[in-house]
Amino acid sequence: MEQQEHDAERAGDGTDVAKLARDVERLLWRATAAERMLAGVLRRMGVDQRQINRVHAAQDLDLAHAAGEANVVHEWLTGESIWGEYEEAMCGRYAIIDAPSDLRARFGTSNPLINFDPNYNAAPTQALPVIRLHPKEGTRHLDLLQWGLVPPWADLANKGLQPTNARAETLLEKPIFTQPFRRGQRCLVPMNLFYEWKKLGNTKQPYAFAAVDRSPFAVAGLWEVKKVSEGEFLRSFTVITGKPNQLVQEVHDRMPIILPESAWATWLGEIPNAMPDSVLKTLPAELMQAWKVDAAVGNVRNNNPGLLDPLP
DNA sequence: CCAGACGTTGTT
DNA sequence: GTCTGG
DNA sequence: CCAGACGTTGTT
DNA sequence: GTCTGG
Repeated sequence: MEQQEHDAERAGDGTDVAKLARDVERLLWRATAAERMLAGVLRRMGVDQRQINRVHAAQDLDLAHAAGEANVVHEWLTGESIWGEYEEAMCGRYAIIDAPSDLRARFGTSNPLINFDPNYNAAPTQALPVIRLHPKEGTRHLDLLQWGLVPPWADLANKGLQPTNARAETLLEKPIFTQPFRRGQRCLVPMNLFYEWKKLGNTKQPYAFAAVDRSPFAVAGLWEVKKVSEGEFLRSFTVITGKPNQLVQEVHDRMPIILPESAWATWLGEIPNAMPDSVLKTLPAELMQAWKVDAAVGNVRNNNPGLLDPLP
């Protein structure tokens, strides 16, 4: 939308433009809240999400669309979008190909080795290796956890929130993250590289981002455990994202928070009185390399070393 | 106080 | 569990 | 993150 | 467009 001047407080017919803009904004949020409320009620009644969408359509309750129209009006009146500026992309796919014994050596874990295959296309919902501090033994453990944070109070039947990412900037403000953060349920997520997709008109071009020496990154994460039944627990994790460095910025507006080795102990909680959130900083671009990869990585069923081959 | 939500990204 | 909105 | 699916009745 | 599954 073109930038416009909005110096005039009143239109020619005496309309209070600022008041009109406030009214539009208030109505927009009420409409959005009403839609969410209705959807929430139906969901709790056990109605399938697709049916909920059909109810919205059948009852002309396409309030999201109405909100979009309202925002157009709001932008015209004030020159600003109610939703503000949006940012692009996150961290939703990576590769972890080091053998379990290599990860144990690199991160100094001491629990019995588990077995897992090299994963060239790690995606949300998969069981993936993370490093945690065992609270009683005080030692580091390497375990497989499910990607997508499932808090203990989650309603599994309703498939609630399972965020794959947490924004570093707002980590301590979000109820779903404050609990694991404060309880020291912080972890390192090893990645040999992560993928980001660059939008090019109608197409997308995936890129790989790795350390200069291709050794695994330690990405900051949080983990949770939920009791599913007697003796059965669901352990899960989420990846923390932050601002991109100059290298990643060419492709996307977010990147995972990669911790230098000097920050591992602080993040894991091995150092008393250290401030874990103080280590959540963007890794400098000089420590990373990037290259184009084949679009085949988009399909999670593709999982082979060829996905890492550089494209010209 | 209770009820209800709790996240990310990407789009209008 | 814990925070926000009413 | 992307790929792939996306119904059927009866209806204010 | 929007949701689910991987």
